[in-house]
Amino acid sequence: MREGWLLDIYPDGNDMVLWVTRGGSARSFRIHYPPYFYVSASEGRLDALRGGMEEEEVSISTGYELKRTRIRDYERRRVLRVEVESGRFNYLIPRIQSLEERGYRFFNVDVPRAQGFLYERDLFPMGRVSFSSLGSDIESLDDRFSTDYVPPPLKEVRMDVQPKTSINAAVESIRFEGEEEFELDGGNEGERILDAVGALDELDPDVVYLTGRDLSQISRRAAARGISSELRFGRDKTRALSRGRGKSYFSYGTVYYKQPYSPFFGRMRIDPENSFMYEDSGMEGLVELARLTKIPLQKSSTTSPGTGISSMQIDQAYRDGLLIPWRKQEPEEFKSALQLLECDRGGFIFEPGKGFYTGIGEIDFASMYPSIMERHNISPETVLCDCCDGADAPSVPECGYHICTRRRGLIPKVIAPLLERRAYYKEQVRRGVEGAPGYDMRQKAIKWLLVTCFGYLGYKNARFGRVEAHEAVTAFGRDKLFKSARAAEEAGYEVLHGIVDSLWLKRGGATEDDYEELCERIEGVTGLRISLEGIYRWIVFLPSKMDPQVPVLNRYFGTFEDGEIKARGIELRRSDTPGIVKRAQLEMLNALSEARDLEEYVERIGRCVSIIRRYSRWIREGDVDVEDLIISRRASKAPWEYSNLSSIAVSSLKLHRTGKTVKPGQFIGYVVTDSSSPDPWERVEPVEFYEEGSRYDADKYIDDVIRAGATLFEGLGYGYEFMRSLVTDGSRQRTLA
DNA sequence: CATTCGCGGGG
DNA sequence: GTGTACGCGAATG
Repeated sequence: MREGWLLDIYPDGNDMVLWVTRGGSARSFRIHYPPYFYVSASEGRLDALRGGMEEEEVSISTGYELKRTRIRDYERRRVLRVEVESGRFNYLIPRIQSLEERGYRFFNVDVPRAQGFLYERDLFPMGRVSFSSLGSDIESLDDRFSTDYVPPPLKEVRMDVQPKTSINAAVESIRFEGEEEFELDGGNEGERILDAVGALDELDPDVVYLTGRDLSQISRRAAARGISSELRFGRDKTRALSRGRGKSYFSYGTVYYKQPYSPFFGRMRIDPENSFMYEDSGMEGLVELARLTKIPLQKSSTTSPGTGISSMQIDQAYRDGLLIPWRKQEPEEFKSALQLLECDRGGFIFEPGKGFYTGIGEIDFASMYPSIMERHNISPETVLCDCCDGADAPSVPECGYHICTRRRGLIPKVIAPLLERRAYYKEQVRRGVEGAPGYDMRQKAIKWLLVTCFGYLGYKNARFGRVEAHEAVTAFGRDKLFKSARAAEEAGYEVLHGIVDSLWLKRGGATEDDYEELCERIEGVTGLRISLEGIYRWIVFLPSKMDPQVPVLNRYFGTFEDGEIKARGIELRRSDTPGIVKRAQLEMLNALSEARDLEEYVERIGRCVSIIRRYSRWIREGDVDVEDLIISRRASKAPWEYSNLSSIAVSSLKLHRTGKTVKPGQFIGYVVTDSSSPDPWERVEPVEFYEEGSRYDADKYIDDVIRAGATLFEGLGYGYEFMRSLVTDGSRQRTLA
């Protein structure tokens, strides 16, 4: 075997271990690649450092290279590359950190080693490679930016552990599903676990689907049986399962929980329930992501898209001979994307009055912010560059910053192929071309890379962030939205509202063709792609609490001409709304979708009342699935840190009491058992303990359904109380019952 | 009533 | 990459 797909790569001592698969059969080889970093300092001090390192034998080798050390500086300078014995790397970190105070600057210290290897060797995970029999030279047979690549034929297996009562419960059976299905339930617990290791060896899959929860259970039980070191689920028999703890971290005002990363060395373990990318865009999306970002698939399946775009930027820096500073140099004020979004709200004012409209068209810019960065060459080093003169370089609207005309920025270099690629995939899907289902998953994966790249420009600790670049993007955005609105008005449209990358317009009798024509005009004016999202039969913008006369943009719903429903911010979009409530609200929206005007809309309140009554009956009579009653929320604190005995606090405390650890950021599902009980402990039950057929608070769920119905008539003079009175109207209810 | 808590949004 | 939007609705005490 001399060819295959690069499946997995990880450091081991001073080597990198590479696994190449042909689908169910893989082989590995090692390439010498010790950890290294770069140092810059004045000439004399660099020589002194080199001498010192060699004398103390902390380095394997040192050598001078010419590299760029600052993104805004294009001159290559002499820097020292230091290769270190892997065992001494961690010991060295605090020592070199102290040297920073004495004028030394360190680079590429915290670049993940596997990725660094791939950047340098021009290889990428999931790419086709050839190698010599000894494995000493490996070569890419693939183009990272090709769109018609052959994805690796991966052999897959699903593993499932029973029982799931507790993460500490003894493993009674492990089920395998792949080419064949079988269950390991004989022998004692330790034997069952070791049989699972043996079964993987025999099946030899490339991909193992196994949830983090099940893996933790196996890991804990193996520890209890003293066989942790025998948990070698990977192809690499020298590496046992690592036992990490999950981590909670804070981001954008929310606590997130990150599962411990426990890779299967030489295979890929995918957690189908805790991989955002897998859930959103499947294995096709993950393969696309790993190829583009160079983060080994197993790892990128657990990380955020932001890590992916960051990796692509570092890869570009390697290409440009630019070193990666250890820590970001210039800390600056951080403004979140959403904060800016808030500022933009003042851009256009809604006409006051009722929130019900008919004949409204919505047009949206495609990937607006990334397109602006690409088109206007916005990057940390191009905005207010040192090489161009402010007078003749193009300038940013409002703030007047000039942008470099001599050099293409690092960020646009990364974004351009992504935009082009996504547009190509979307076009293929639209035309129904063969391979299109996979193309749709691929374009979705790219979408997330594009969405995050703007946020990173304004994030003060991002490696390639700069607040002025961030400002430039939003300034261009406002300018383009404003110009679009003007173009729309010139074409006879009334601009109802505009926000960031969307405009809601009205012109009596305007057809799809009219809107397409307008979009073309706007593309001409702004240079960006814009398209018709759809023409609404009707749309309702819910009133703001601050000023009930003014509708708000983050809570609205409506029906397009083709009957498709679009809703934002209402119950059915919330992840903590129980399924039964979501279904009822969606059914009501469908009933309303046929309405042609306000009168017809209001008339249909009767149908909504019937729907609510039907759901009430189901709920009251116990004709519902437990699944549909579960409320799922993210715990922001440890169980004992809550100040109120709220539903989430009680649920996490109940779990905690029985030894199920609940980390901040983890999702907790619970059923409301008796919301009005004076004893908070009686009010809710976590799903883990909730038994089929036990009681739930029917009144509470019915109330939620009524509320969800009332939302659809909010601002039209019918509130919750009114809806409730219609539903509970005695005589009619008796007729129904 | 004040306070606490979790969610949204990009396709 | 540990970044602490901000407005809202619902629940607690």
